[in-house]
Amino acid sequence: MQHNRIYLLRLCRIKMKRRQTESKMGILNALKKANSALSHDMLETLIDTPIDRATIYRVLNSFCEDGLVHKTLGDDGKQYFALCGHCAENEHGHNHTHFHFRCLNCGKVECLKSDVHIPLPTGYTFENFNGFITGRCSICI
Amino acid sequence: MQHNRIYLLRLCRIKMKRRQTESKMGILNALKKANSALSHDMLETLIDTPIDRATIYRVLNSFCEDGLVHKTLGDDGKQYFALCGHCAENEHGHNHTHFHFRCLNCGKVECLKSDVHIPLPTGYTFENFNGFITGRCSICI
DNA sequence: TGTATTATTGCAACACAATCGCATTTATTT
DNA sequence: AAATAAATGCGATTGTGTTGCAATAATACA
Repeated sequence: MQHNRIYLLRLCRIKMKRRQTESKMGILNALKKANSALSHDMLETLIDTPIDRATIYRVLNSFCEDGLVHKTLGDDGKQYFALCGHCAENEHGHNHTHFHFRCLNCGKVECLKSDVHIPLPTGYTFENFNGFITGRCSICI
Repeated sequence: MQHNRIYLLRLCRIKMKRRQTESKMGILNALKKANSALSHDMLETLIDTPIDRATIYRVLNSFCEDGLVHKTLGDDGKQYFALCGHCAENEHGHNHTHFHFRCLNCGKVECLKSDVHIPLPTGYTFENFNGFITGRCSICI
């Protein structure tokens, strides 16, 4: 809680343009508690005080811009957002070249640890990666 | 052309439920000519005789069911469909565990050849794979 | 070849995720 | 306490894909 507050404040200071609001705290909190990637509607149900859909997306996208969160598009057509753990600071920069796994039973979406190397044909340049796998997690087998 | 006709006819026979229509021939033809994955709107512009959006999707999905085509979700939120070359008959069955690459300049979406193996955490089961990369192709550098 | 069957099609309506414009609110600065 | 501008809520909008239904047309069969 307090940890988040400080963290967010730090980020706000750095950017000098973000303000600390309840919405941001709530979303950040929910993401941290969940310890997994969340969609907009998941967040809506997880957060007590109702936040408008547009606001949730705006906050999440601003988090993405600030490198606090990364986004992945699920094969269900939904965007999922997850806190950047080590991934933002590692040698790969801000390229999140890891897969995301969605359990078809419980719906949880988690970052798979193993970083993927993508073999592009010669002369091709890399811009973005989106890796998504569905199945069943160990709990829902 | 004639090749497609025979191929499609064979498939119709096998399934005993599909009929050969102009829409199907047109879509199949476009996919073959393009030699890449196409979205619904790409197909609409590529095919001379106008076909309804719903029909295109229905045809494409029926092709998927029959194993003639596979589908991938792009990070632009669009579904792309590509003819199954060898992938349908190889040892991996109908799991298309290869990446798709979309050029941000020309828009072409192609299947990358290398098959990917993703190590899931223990106890996890696999159901579906979607790997999507964007960048620039060798022509558009 | 003509007729019956039913897959296929086109149209319109719908469902859904996500975004945008704009007036209002509110966190921050001074 | 007042001024500034970021953030919010609301409603409308975009875009992709699906569905229901009546009309059409490909196939099977007499």
